[in-house]
Amino acid sequence: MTTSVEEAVTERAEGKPLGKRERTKINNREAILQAARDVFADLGYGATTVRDIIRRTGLASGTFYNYFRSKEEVFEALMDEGMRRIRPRLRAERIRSRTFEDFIRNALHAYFEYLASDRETFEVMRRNPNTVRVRMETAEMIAGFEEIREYMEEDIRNGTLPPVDSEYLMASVVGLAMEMGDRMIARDNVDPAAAAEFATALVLGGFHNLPVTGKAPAAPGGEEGGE
Amino acid sequence: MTTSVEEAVTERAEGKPLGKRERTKINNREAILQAARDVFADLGYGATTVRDIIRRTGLASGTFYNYFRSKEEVFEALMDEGMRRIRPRLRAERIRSRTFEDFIRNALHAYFEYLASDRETFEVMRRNPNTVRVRMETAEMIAGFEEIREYMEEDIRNGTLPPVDSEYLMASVVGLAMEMGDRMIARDNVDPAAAAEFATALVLGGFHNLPVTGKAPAAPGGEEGGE
DNA sequence: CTCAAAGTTGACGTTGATTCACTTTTGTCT
DNA sequence: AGACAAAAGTGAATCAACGTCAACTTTGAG
Repeated sequence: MTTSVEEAVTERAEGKPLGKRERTKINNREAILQAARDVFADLGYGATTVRDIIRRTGLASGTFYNYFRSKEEVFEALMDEGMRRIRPRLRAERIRSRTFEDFIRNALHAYFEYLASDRETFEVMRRNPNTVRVRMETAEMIAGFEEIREYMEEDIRNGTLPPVDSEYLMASVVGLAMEMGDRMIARDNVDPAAAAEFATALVLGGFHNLPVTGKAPAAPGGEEGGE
Repeated sequence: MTTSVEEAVTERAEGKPLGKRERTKINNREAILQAARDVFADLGYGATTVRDIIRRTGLASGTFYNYFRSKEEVFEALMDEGMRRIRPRLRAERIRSRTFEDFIRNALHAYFEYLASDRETFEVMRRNPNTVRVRMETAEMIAGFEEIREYMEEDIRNGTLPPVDSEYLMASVVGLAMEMGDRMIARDNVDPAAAAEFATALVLGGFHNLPVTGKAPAAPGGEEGGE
């Protein structure tokens, strides 16, 4: 028994029995990615070494390099994977949305739902003070953002959206969603629906339409009753 | 002549002549920070080594460690410096702003102006594909964000702002501003006023009030006049 | 059962991080 | 000015992690 981190994947795609060699390859790759998720979350991206990752898999150090060229490439793979999962959802929302408003609402819902479901991956960007938060502009990421922007341009062309600066609009929505997403997953009660509501209201209607929290914060001194 | 990277700073604070020792210390520290800015921008944060940084200063490798414990700490210092420059401006805007709307508008202006003026520091987060973008949650950063949030809470208490989720609101504005800021400094013509307008309109009024770009993108087929 | 190809392994040469004994510079006190 | 102690700088030496590669094991095909 050399190694391999046997686990699931006895599967077969379209009837192909899928030989042991290929199974192992898939499993090893997945094991490395999973280990990387764990270690990144534990130590932070900057502090983790390739060997920290590979150690958790039981594989030999050299094997790592059969799968990835570096720690960065693993990270890239993780980001890409995330993006590849979310893009179809956004595309689906795009299709079933009739208006720009609809699309924004649905897309934000999809995004926050996804984030909540795959929380683990995104804990890479920890909240620990003095930890570097990383983000990688992978090809898949850029394409994903551009796709969103493209939708906006379309809406501008068909008149659903006034001719605004689509790059800024895309960046705004993306930045807002990502930063809110970070906060969301840091909370004890992750509530993607609430986050999506909030973001949607802000983007679509300005802060006047934001959902109001239950408790108005305790009035400091003893002011007028107000409202 | 051992070293020192003599440059400016012959200054004196409040009459104190400021001995050579202290001057050198300040200059060396500044030289390291400046070198770091350069190297980070050139190679990207991940790829730069402590030696790349120190090499550009002419100082000995050991000297680096008299000033910083690691590359991360240098980065932290850069981020902190940026935050320490921007915070007083935000505070000033806060004071002269009468309403929440005013504050948002003024604060966003201040932020984008600052970013444009200190472009160099923020090029750390390059746009090169497959480069890791970094951001650090330093104490100063967190405090800065919390301060903004605190302002929002105040406005909620005094009724200028409805009782919304202040963490999310702060995160939204911060995320939106940072992401837009990245795009802004990547453009050929950096126009902080325009960026601030855009962001302000989005935050305060929803997308309906966004400034409209000059050219409406070419109508695809040959639609009706619309509007 | 046999063999070649694919894949794994871990020891090894490199590179960069970090330490530290030693040197130089600076400020202070006669 | 001269002497001395503290502060800061220096770079060789040590150490950790990287990435490679020759040798070894497993797999799949005949």
